Parts: sequence; structure tokens; C-alpha cells
Amino acid sequence: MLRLRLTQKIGIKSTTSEFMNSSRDQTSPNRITLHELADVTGVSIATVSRALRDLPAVHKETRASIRDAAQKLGYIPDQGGVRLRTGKTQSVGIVVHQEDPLYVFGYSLIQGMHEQLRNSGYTLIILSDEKGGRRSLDECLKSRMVDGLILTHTMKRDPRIRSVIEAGIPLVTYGRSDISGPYDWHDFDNETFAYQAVQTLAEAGCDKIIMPLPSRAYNFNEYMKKGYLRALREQGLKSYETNLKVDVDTNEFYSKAKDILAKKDSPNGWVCVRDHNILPLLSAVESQGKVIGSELQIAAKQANENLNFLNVPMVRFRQDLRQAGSRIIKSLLNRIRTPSSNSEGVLLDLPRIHLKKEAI
Amino acid sequence: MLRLRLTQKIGIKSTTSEFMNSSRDQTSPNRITLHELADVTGVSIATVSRALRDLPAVHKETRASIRDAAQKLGYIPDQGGVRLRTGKTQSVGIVVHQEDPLYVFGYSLIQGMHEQLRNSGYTLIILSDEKGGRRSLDECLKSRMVDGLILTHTMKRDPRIRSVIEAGIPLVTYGRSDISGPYDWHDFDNETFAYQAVQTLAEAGCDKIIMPLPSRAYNFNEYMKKGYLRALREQGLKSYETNLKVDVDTNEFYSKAKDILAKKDSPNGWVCVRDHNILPLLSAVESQGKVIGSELQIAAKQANENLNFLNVPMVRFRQDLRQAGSRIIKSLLNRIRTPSSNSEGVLLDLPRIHLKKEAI
DNA sequence: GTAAAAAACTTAAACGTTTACATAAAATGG
DNA sequence: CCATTTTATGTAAACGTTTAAGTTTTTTAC
Repeated sequence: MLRLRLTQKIGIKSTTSEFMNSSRDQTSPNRITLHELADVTGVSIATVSRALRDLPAVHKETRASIRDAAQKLGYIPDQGGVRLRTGKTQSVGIVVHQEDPLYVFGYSLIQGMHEQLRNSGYTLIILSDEKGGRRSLDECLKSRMVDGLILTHTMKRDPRIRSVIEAGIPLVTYGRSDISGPYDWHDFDNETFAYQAVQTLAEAGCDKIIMPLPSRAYNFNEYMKKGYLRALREQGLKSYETNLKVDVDTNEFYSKAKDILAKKDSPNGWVCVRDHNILPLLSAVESQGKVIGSELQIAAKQANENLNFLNVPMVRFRQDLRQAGSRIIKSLLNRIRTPSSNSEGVLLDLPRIHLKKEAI
Repeated sequence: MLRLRLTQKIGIKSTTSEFMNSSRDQTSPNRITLHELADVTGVSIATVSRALRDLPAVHKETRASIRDAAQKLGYIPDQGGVRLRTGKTQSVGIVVHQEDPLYVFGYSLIQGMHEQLRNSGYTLIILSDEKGGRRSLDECLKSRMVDGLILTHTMKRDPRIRSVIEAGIPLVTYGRSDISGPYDWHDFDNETFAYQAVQTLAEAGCDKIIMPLPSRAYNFNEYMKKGYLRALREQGLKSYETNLKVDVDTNEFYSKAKDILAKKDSPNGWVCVRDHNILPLLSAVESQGKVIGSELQIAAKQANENLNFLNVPMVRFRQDLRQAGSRIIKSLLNRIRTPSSNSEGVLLDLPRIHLKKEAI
């Protein structure tokens, strides 16, 4: 049996390799498959398959010897075979928003995800959600490209969530959405962040507090606004309406912030909700000759640890994206493994950072 | 033929779905395959396959009608099937260094890669190169997990490069290495950067110029040092030896930099080779009460556009990682498509950034 | 108008895996 | 010791695709 299969294989190789250039030929010739393991251990491939996957009905010694051979020969299951047969891809995807590809959170989120994926047997795939592209979300769902999906940049009413759920693909979102059905989500507690930021600024004496927000379409806009308004109400202050959005080009943010700062009645309290806006804001403040800490105060959400070295008095709230990524993957893997379990929503907190030099 | 296949399918479904829970059963029941297309167009699956892949020996009208049906029914080739048959995975991987996962370059590199991959038919997979992990580089090579690979964080003598080449997997590296065989690489011209940085500082009057480098193991250490030393030689200056490494924890970098700045004979010219070190360095300088622009000058490599808003006089050299990522993928796709083409090495320049407010 | 060549299409096997079902061997029970 | 259950293994089909080789149909050429 052993010889039969081997010679047969060699026979095929030698007859074909001369005149055909099938891609298969480039493949490493001595790839170990279930067949090879079956040959050397003297059992059928079915038994080998069962042995390696810890299924019952395999004799203890048989299993041991198969394990041995697999280890020795360096057997690795062929993903194509597994996938074709089981429909599982052993990979999870993170969907990147086309207009604002993960730039928002730098690499930390992916880093955290990757850490959690280690030794899980799954790989991470980066996908975009552009319409109509060859790797669009729709296509991914139809072609079952991944075993699980992570959506980011969730919108207020995000049709993608429904699509994914209807496609029956395990899903975890980073950010909430106004969707009826239950789904797993992880989200930073932006309402509390906004509330605390405003509260702190107010207690420090600010009476005109501005909080530039992302576009309304994004879901977290709402939570931030809620926290902002609640804190203002409690403090007896009124809101500062602005058309300054934080999800615009950095240069645009800078110049618009400068315009606001130039007004006679400009805000004396600023809530900064994105890392990317901190430096432009500080620059704008400086350009207007204002002094942070006395003339105006800043409270900021901060994801990048580097900004700790910004020697500017600021109230900071830490957004631990790495941890978020790690937790999201954990949740997704749970969902994949036990699809029927209750869905969970996790609110991640933004603890205040205490540095030596502080604003308030 | 049509009915036969369909009823047969239904037959299988109804007999099995009651007592087995194979994962296949969860699969969307109406997945379009070559069989379905063959049925509705009245030809064999072989013809369908050839028609859709633009192979010859298909009648014009036949091809058109097959195309039509595929479009209408939303046919998408099953990756498992393709992969099993052809050995191609339609994906490329970027290998992340375990200790310093892409954090170095934030997300921009991946962003650029992703842009270039759009509509190429390939997806991007994030891999780590930890030893022995279930998704280690070795395993990825053996299991042909990807059709092409990108290595980053290249070492002086990087054994991974040889492994990948020997495995016959198309490779492009971000960074060079002292490897004999030819391979495709893209690398920023760090030698020229270092040279120009030192030269500019020297011409501005700095006579003690320090350039903290990454660990020696990394290949770009060498190029930087080369440029540094050449410029110093030309300027008649001597090098400033330091044990301050840039690839350490940010806090450590900060305190060590502070120590150096506190010395009586401390450098008056600093070359900053990583974004992550800029803020800590500025903070350290400030903590020592020194003034940038008069007492000391800084020349920095800068990847993050945000740092443009740092109102500190600095000579900056732009490192466009997004473009680099895009080019790397372009090169990799070329390599995959025409494996025999000559390998290319691309040196990316670091143009000087000119802002309104400048140091020198 | 027929033989040869070209074009269009079909058949069937193969990629590596999983798994329902069949079968053989061993253990159990009376 | 035989009938029955349990345990261990084998057989074969299937997942969806590609492609070599074979077959039929059409075109070309004389």
C-alpha cells in the first residue's frame, strides 16, 4: 500500500511535469497529507483524520502512533481541503471603513486582536467595506470568506450589521448601533467620558465648553452628545454649538479651530475626543497666543501613549485600544465556538490618566 | 439534467438535515456553484469554468450567456475549491515582528497596502513570526497559507528571507538584509536621510551631534550609521557614542535622553529617527530647561502627519509609509504574477518637509 | 464533396479533507 | 460458547474547482 501510493505519485509527477505548467507543480513536492500519514501508520485516512482531531473510536495506541508520525513528518492540515469540506476558513476579518481606514485608532486595535488570536488557530484578515469591490462586504458574506467578522466605525443605523447577522456569520462590533436584534458589541463608554470631561472642565471654572464631534452618522456621536449635554445641564451651562467636526482632514480641523479661537466669545473649555486632533488644537491655541491652563482648559481622550510626553496641562482619559482589540477577538471566538450563547455588550471605561504635570 | 441535479440535492438535504449537524448544513443553502451555472446555461461545468476565466475554446455566445447567468445569480468562486485545486489562496500576508508588532509604523503601511490590494482579488492577512506558534512563519510556509509574503523589521542577517525563498513563496521585504540571493525589497534611504540630517545640523552650527539608533540586529541601523559617519567626517566632526537605543520603551527613552541632556558636554544636535521618540525627546529637552533652536537643534524623520502641528523648530524628513505600503504590494503582485521577472530593490526617499515655522 | 484541421464542448479525475455508513474485531453477557 | 453489544477501523462519497484527454461539431482546403 505504501509503495503503491508513492510510486503512483511519482508516476504522475514525472509524466506531467514535462509538458504542463499547472500551478500544482510548483507546490512543494513532498507535502504531507493524510494519505502519507495513513501509509506510514498503516491505517486509513479516515482513522488518521479522526485520530488527529481527538474524535472517539480510535484505539489509544493507534492514536499515539498517528500523532507521532504527524509530529515527525510535520503534518499540517491543508486549509483548502478543510475549507472545502467543512466550509470553515479558520480566519476572522476586520472590516475597515473605506473613507477612514483604521487610521482613527492607529495600529493598536489590530495589535490587540492579533495578540488574542495567537494560538487560537485563526488568522486575521483585513477587509474593506467598499461597495461593489471585488472584496466587498457583500462578497465576503456570500463567499464565506471568514468564520467571523468585526465591524468598526458603526453607524447610527448600520445596515451592515443586519447583513452580517442574516448571512449567519458570527459578528462582534466595535461600537454600538441602533439595531433591533441582539448582537455582540464592545464600545468605549463615550457618554461617561464626555460627561466627566465636561464636569471636570466646569469645576475648573470653564463656562463655555465646546466639544467638536464626529459626523452624526457615526453612532458614538450620540453618546458623546448625551454625556456632554447632561453634564452641562447639571452644571447650569449651555452648550456651544459648532460646525467643527473631528473626522475631517487635520489641516481643516486646525484652521477651523483657529477661527473659533479667534472669536471674542470663544470657548474656554475644550473637549478633545480624538488623538489626531490634539496637536492641531494645541497648535491653533498657540497661534492665537492663548495659554492653556489659565485662559482655557483642555480635556482629552487619549489612545496614544506618546502623547503622555506632551508637556501641556490637560485632563486625559485613556482609551486602551489594544485591550479593546484583545477583548473583541475573545468575544468573537466565543461566538464562533458557541453560536447559541447569549450575546453580550461590553462597555469599556476610559480611566483618567494622572501624570506628574496636570491641568486641573 | 437540471432537474436531476436539483432533486438530487434536495434529496440529500432532506435525508440528512434531521439527524446530522454537519457544519455544511448551516451553509447558505442556495450557494451558486459552477454546477448551478452549468444547469441554467445548459453546458458542462468545464465550459463554465473556462468561460468565466477567459480561457480560449469557448464560443462567443456561450461565454456571454454564462457571464450573464453568473452576474445575475451572483456567482462567486468558492475559495476552498479554488485553493484545493490550484493551491493558490488569493491572499498575501504581512509578517509582524512579535516583540515590536507594527507599532513602529502605526497603521499607515497597512493602509497603503490595503489600498493597492483593492480590486486585485487578494486579501491581506496579518501574521506573526513567533516561533512554534500555531500560525508561525514556518507553518505558514509549509501550509502555503498565502500566495505572497511581506517581511518587515528585516535583520542584518535575516534567516526568514532564506526560508521564504526556499519555500518558493513570492516575497517582498520592507527593509534590506545581508542575504546573498536576489529578492525584492523596498527600503527608505536611511543612509541619505542620516547624512542629510547630520549635514544640516552641522551647517547650522552643531558640533556635537547625537543619533540614537535602533538595535544593531536591525539592518537599517547600519545604513543610518553609515550616513551619520560620512557626514560627520565631511564636516570634520567626531561621532557621539551613546547607549541610547530608539527601540526601547518610551519611558526609558525619555529618562535616558534626560540623562544625556543633563551632562555638561551634552550634544547640541539631535537626529531623531523614529516618530515615537520625538515627543519624549522634546519633553526631556524641556525638562532640562533647554531651548530648541538656540541651544540645540533637532532633525527628525517623521511619518505621522500630525506631528506637523508640533510648533517646534525642527528639520523634518517625511517618511511616506502609506506610499511605501502601496508600492510594496504592487511589487509583490508583480512577483506573484510573473515569478521569473528580475527582482527589484527600491530605495524610497525621505524628502525634507518645509513648514511655515522651521528650525534652520 | 470529402479529408483534414480547427473549434467547441464533455467527461472524468484530481486536489485534501471530513463523515455517514458498512464492516470487522474485540468485549460482554447469559 | 454463541448471541449481542461495543469498539475500532475501513470504504466511499462529497465539498467546488481546474484541466488533461477525449468527443463531437464546424470550418477550411483542395
